[in-house]
Parts: sequence; C-alpha cells; structure tokens
Amino acid sequence: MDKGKNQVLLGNAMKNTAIAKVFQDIADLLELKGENVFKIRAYQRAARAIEHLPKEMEIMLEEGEDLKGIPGVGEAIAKKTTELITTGKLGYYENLKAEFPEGITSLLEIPGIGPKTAKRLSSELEIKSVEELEQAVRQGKVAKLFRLGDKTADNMLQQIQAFRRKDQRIPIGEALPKVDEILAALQPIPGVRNLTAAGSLRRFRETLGDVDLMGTADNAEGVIGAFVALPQIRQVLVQGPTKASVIIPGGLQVDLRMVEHDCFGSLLQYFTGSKQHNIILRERGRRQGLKLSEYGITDLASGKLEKFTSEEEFYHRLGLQYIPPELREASKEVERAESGTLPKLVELGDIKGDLHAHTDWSDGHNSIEEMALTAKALGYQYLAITDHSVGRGIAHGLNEERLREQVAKIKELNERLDGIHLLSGIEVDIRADGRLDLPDELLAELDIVIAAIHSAMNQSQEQITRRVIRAIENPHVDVIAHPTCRLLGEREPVAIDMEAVFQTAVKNNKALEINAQPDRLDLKDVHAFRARQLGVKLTMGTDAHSSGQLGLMRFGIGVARRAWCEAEHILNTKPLEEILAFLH
DNA sequence: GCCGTTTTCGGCCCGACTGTTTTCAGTCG
Repeated sequence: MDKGKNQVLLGNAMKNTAIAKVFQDIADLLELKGENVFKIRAYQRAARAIEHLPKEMEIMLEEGEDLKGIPGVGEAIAKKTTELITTGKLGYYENLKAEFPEGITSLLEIPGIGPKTAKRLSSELEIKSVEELEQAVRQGKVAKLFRLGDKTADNMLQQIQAFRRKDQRIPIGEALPKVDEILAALQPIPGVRNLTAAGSLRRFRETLGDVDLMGTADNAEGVIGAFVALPQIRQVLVQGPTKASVIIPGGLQVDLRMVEHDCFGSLLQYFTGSKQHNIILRERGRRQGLKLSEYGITDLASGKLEKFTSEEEFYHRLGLQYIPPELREASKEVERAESGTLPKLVELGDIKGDLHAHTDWSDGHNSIEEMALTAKALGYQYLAITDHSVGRGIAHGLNEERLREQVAKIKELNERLDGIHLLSGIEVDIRADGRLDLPDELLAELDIVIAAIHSAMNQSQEQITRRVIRAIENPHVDVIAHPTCRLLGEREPVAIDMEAVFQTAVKNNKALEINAQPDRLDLKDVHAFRARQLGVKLTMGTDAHSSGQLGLMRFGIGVARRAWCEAEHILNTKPLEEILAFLH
C-alpha cells in the first residue's frame, strides 16, 4: 500500500459528508442570526457541492489540489475546510454555535418552521426541542404569539406528528416498480399525453423523499380522478382539479400534476431539478438577459414569454446540449453542455451480458439453464455463472469438488445451448485475513473470478482495506463485487478506503463492480464517478438470485449514468471475445 | 460568501401557497 502520509490524515478522518454537515449547520445558524441571505446561500451551495464530490477533500488537500476549483467554494470556505480537516475543528463554527441555545436548529427540521419562527419560539417561549414545541402548542402558547394563530399552531402539531412517523427516504428499488404500475394504469386513459416521473426519481437518485409525476391530458380532472381511485392508493392527502397527493403502501407520497401542454418542456425541466441545477441555469440565463421559469423563457428586454413543449428545445434555446436528468446535479454539467462535450451516457441496450448471477447450485432459485435462457431472452450474448464459494455455508457455497462439477455442467450446456454463452465463474469469499476461499489452481481454471466480502464487516479501515487490496492483487481475481457491502437503509458500508482500492485496481488492471441489486447499488454513484475518473475498469452485474432478477440491470445503468459513464467504461458492453480477452 | 464572454464590485432564481393581515411576511420546492 503506497499511501504514505495519506494514512496520517485518514486517522482523524473528516469525510466530505461530515464537512458538508458543518457548512449546512453554519447556514442554519446564520439564518437564525438573520445574516445576509446570499451569504447563507453560499454556505448551503458549498455544502451541497461538497456532499456530492466524487473525491474526498482530505485527499485533495493532501495532494495539493486547490479546493477553490470546487464550484461554490471560494477563499473563505476553502480556508475553513482546511482548518476542519487539519485540526478536526472549526473555530468559526464553534463560536457561532455558542451564540444560540442548543437544540434550536432541530426546530428547523419541522416543515413550515423557518428561521424566523424558530428564533421567536426560542426567544419568546424558550423552546429548545421538538418535544417542547409540541407541549407548547398543546398548551395553546404558540397560537397566542403575534402573527401566529390557531391554524398555524394546528399545522405545527400535524407536521410534528408527520415528522415523527415519517419513514426514512425510500430506496429507488422499492419505489420504481410501484411508480411503473401507477403510470401503466394511467397511460391507457384516452387523451393522456406525456405522462412521466419527474424529480429525484427521474434523476435516478438512490433514495427518494417523495415521487413527482406529471403529464398533460385533454381531460386533466378525469386523470386525477382515476389516479386517486387506483386500488394501490392508501390515502388521499390532497385532491384538486389538476393536482393530487396520495400515499401508497410503504408510506411513499406520490404527487400527480397535470399541466398545460404548451409549457410541458419547461415544467418537466423545472420539476425534474435538481434545485441547484435549476439555479445555475437561471443565473446563466440572467447573464444572457433571459428569465427562466417553469412557464418558459422570458426575454427581459422585450418581456416576451417563449414556451416549450419539450425539454430538448428548452435547453437548446439556452445554447446548451440536452442534459440527461441523471447529470442534473450541479456538477459542471452546464459548462460541459455549453461546450458541447457532455458524455454519451451508457444505456441498457449497450449491455451485452450479465457478469454476476447465482443459480440453485448455491443460494439462487433457478437452474443454470433457466438463467441462461432468460439471459438469452434479454438479448444478451453471455452470462457469467458466479455462485458462492464454500465459506458461505449458509448459501450452500460450492467447494472444490462441486465447483469442478459445475464447470463440467456449464461446458456441456455451452455445447447444447444456442445464442448464449455461459462463463464459468465464482463469487469467491474474501476471508477475514484477505485470503480467498478456494485454491489458486482451481480459480485459474475459471473464466471469471469475482471476489467479495461477506463476513467480518466491522474490521477497521486499515484491516478491511488491506484485505480487499490483497484480493485485488491475487492474479486470478478479475472483479471485486459490491466493494463497500452496504445495504441501503439496513447496513452501513464497511470502513474501507475507496481511494486506495481504486488505485490498486488501476495498477493491477482489475475491475470493480457496479452491483445492480437495488438495495446495494455498490459501487454507488460518487464512487463509480471517481473510479471512472481514475481509469478503473467497471463491470455491471445484477447479482441475480433468480431469473427474474436478471432484469434488475436498469438500476446499475442508473448508477453508471449518474457517474457519467459511457458504454466504453463498462466492460460488459463489450462483445464476448473482448470480455474473454480482458479476463485472461 | 461567491463570482465574472456586460462586472474584481455589485449583483446574487423564480413562483406559489398559507395564514395573517388589509398589503405582506414567511416558507417551500
């Protein structure tokens, strides 16, 4: 591991998420303080930018990279970041916190309560927590405050209750199939046009707060009526002539908005976001003498409003390439669209085979042949059979003898099956000490060796990083599967140093997997982005445990697109011969 | 506090809703 002084810094690790949190906190505190709103926005913007950064700032600092290159980070925030990373603390932040009663920022988490209200609740009623707020509302104290009334107090109570029972953000894998069902049910209604998801679902974020659907129709009210009458709707929150909000099973809120056809392009663009992306577009528009809104583009000189039925026209009017939704995260996509250098993002149709699948030889549900036939039906040229190794006793992992049997079986199937080629593989366990679960001479006989961690996940960063690096350095290993082992909403990622993993992978010409299981999505978007930047080869695998799960590839594609990947960055967009050449 | 194909100073996205007012402040997306 040639990381040198890097490790010293990593000791008191101050990750981007933590740094972003500090700046968001500062923004909240400055709001309470009544500071200049643009200063507040500057901190918020910096926090968002840092949060979505593909590279850890501590590494940028260590490599002497200029933090001011990050959009939204200037002199002052760069200096504060440096202080945070090198000392683990920030004097400015500590002083700011000391000015306010502890807990006051927690009030800002309740929708409807902004800085002004929070400050008054704190100063006039000495409320310091959501619990105290609830009590004060029930005692009628809040409704008595100037400019607050019964209705406001009532709303607070409801929002507090909603806040408490609110599930966390919902994984996209859970939401997308349900949304597809809703769209499929509404699509056949006569006169319906342009029905689509917008918002973070359309941008393919891995978790969603709520779902925004929108469309146009001759009979908008009829579509809204059909929407709220769908059998899967659990509760109707709001219903009007053009908009309705409902709750579906799983607690997910779904909004449907029917809009004017002639503004559909700008409306879809607006509701797709991200918010920061839209702000950047609008600021840019201003400099061109244009005012952008969801209704179109107004020429400030003439006051004339131009409308757009499609997003493509909207972007083109601004002198930009069309920006795919997955890129609209305020990470230089607007500049690239301006210079006409956006990537041509990978698509599902580019995928020529699945490189990670299980069968009933280990913990899968279908036979090798059934999996092969499904892969063929999906239009694939090849499918890698990668069952678990013996260490995964619970998954009926294969020992040497059964693996040899499977290799023979696959050979036989390849002779018999037409139009699909099976690769003999294994998802071999990386043991706690970094050794693999099967002997090298057996791994050498396989077409593909995927190595993965399934145990001892609480090891220290140093241990687990060294463990994976050792696996990458094994000459027979081709791919590391789900490198961080996270399960969305269930299990935190392991404490692995991804930068070191990326560098080792490049050096050894090994691939890392984008695991398409929707509860994994591992590599996740920012990791895949960074890996691609560094030239790490990427594979995509569904990790299917049944033939139906081979269809999960779309989730991996979503991650890859958010990582700005083109087809050439993903190995299994290549034809069989090229794949075999890489593997051997 | 950030930033520049009008600017190193003087701007900084835009519209809608709600509840409290009697013309608007606060909040949200």
